[in-house]
Amino acid sequence: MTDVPRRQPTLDEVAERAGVSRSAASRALNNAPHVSAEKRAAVQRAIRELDYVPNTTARSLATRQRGAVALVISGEAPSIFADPFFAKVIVGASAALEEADLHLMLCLAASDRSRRRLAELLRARGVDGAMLMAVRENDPVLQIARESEVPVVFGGRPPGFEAPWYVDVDNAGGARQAVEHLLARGRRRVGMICGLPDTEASRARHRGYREAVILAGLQPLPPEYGDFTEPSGTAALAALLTRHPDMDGVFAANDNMAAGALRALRGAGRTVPGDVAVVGFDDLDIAQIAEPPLTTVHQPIHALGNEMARMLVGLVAGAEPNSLILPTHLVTRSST
Amino acid sequence: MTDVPRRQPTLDEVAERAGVSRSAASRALNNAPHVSAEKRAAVQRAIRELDYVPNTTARSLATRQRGAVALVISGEAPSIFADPFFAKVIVGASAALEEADLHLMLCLAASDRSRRRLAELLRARGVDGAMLMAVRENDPVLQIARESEVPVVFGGRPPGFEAPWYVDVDNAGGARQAVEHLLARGRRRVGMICGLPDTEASRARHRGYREAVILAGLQPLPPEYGDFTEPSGTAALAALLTRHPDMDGVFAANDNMAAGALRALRGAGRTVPGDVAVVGFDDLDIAQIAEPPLTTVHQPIHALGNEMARMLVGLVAGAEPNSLILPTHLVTRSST
DNA sequence: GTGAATCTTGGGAGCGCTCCCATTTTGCGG
DNA sequence: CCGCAAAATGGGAGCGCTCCCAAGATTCAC
Repeated sequence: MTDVPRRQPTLDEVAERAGVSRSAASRALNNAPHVSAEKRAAVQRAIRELDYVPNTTARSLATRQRGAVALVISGEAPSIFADPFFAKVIVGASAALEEADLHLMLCLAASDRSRRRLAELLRARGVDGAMLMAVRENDPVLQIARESEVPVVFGGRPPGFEAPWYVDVDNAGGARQAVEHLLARGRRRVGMICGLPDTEASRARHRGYREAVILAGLQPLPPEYGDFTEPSGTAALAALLTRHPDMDGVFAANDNMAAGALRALRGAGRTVPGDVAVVGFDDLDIAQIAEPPLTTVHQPIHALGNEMARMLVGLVAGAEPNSLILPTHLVTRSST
Repeated sequence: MTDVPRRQPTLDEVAERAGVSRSAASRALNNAPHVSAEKRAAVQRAIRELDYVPNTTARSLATRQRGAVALVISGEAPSIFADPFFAKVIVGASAALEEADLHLMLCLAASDRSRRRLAELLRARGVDGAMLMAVRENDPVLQIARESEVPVVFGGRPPGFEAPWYVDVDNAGGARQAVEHLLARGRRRVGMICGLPDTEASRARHRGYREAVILAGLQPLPPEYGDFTEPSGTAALAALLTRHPDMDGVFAANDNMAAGALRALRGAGRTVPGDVAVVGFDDLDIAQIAEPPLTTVHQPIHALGNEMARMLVGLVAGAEPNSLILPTHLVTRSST
């Protein structure tokens, strides 16, 4: 490994061995037209014999295409990225990129330095396009996206910015379903645990909650805020319970916090779903593992990543795709 | 975005505007010696005025350096990659790469097709080096690693292959500590739940278990095997308990399975740690969230990623680093 | 058999940058 | 004021590929 720097064969060498011109070899390589069957075969044999692999860098320089796109995750990576959410997005995106023969550059844009590198990556055409995830209000990466000459697809709409292309999940609709389900189960005092308020997902879920409650002719309770972690859910539920001791239902903006809420309810001696019914959001593993297993809003995370990548692939190829909002649906388990 | 394809300025244009030769401009750009202070300043001004960003592809072609490395995750991505483990490795690696100004290419090598693409990426020098994670015995990516002319660092030693450079975690030592801890707590019939047997981590943890038990003059119990998931831990513990109803301690090869074991014990009416003490491995979030919180072996995952990346950066720069085994340590919580 | 239309073919000019090298300029001790 | 070493300078040859284009080879209808 790494020793013998015996140069890789070049296309000229392939051409020479096959007894054709470099142009013909290139055409055969990319199986373009205007090459006779014999020459094509000769080139293919030479390629095999020399174990030739085209140099992508040279190709990129000539074609002005990089063969790679970036997946950018904004915000404090250590905390945010630990969420299995992103792993699933990546898997979904990878699948679509693989089909288009594009590589995936992963960029964690948390520090100023990493953001500067990202900006250069885009400006220097180090990638053919980018997918942006977890962009928050007034996020500095928005500026980079705005100035990008390379197409950019957003995963989730960033608050306060009209993204030209995005794939989102029906957060409001899912939240509304969740709360309607709670109400249908006869709950009348339903509280909410929100996530970080500078994300659109968080806001949309709160909006869905309010709509459902108001449509039922009830009064929304002021929400408690967490940071999407389990302990913050525990704390939020405790606060909620202090304010509204008669609360009989809770909708949490994600499963982690819902699990935290479950813990707090157990600590407070309330039964679930007997005294208080709980619904989460995400449908991650933790929802099934929790005690009791959580009713939650399933969101198609894999599809989110997949569709973002497809959209970007289309954009790179010059298409004009439409933004997408993917449906969510409720998964009923024993917490309600 | 993507419209106005107004070409980025080139170095020639910068040179012309600054009234110097392209060579001088290049030297100034890379602040190399042999440029007078005035010309250097003139070039810098021209760069600023034209908003010039060097084309990395052209630079790569000339220097034969890509400015990027690959992080390869072998195996069935959907299942494996969902583990927050990899997210932490990535964060750790990213930090080190950012310092070295290298980009991260993420490759999920699950399918034949993705493996072929990976092989080409390395052969075509699409990256300057690679980090390989989750390589199993007889894993097809091993072949790719062997043939790579670009340096490769392994994360964890692949079984049955003498990796020239790797960063690993002291799996055997950690397991041994875990079991010694159980024995020190007075447990005498300690069982083990192993992970997938074709990973070295899994084997090493089992080895550590056996050593500790034998050193204490006791008899190791035949292990049960899971697949690192929570449900498989539940099943494994049930099987273990059937075979050894008097079992008073369990060591699970990871936290997920330990959490599953906890569930099974609860179902069987055994108290933890009263009747059976449980130790996990990983120290992921789930260890703290579990009921009761799990005693577990902490492994420095962030450091693992970080050290892999540092090692690769060194290798790319021509250094001859030494492989590394990072220490693990026991974190005691209420499950023991 | 002939001219037009269509294919093939290879030469050559890039893509934008780095770096070697021959040439010119500068600095400085004697 | 001269000679020589050291620094500065710009020309030019790549890096390995794509693609335009002019020239030559084929085909085919009439």
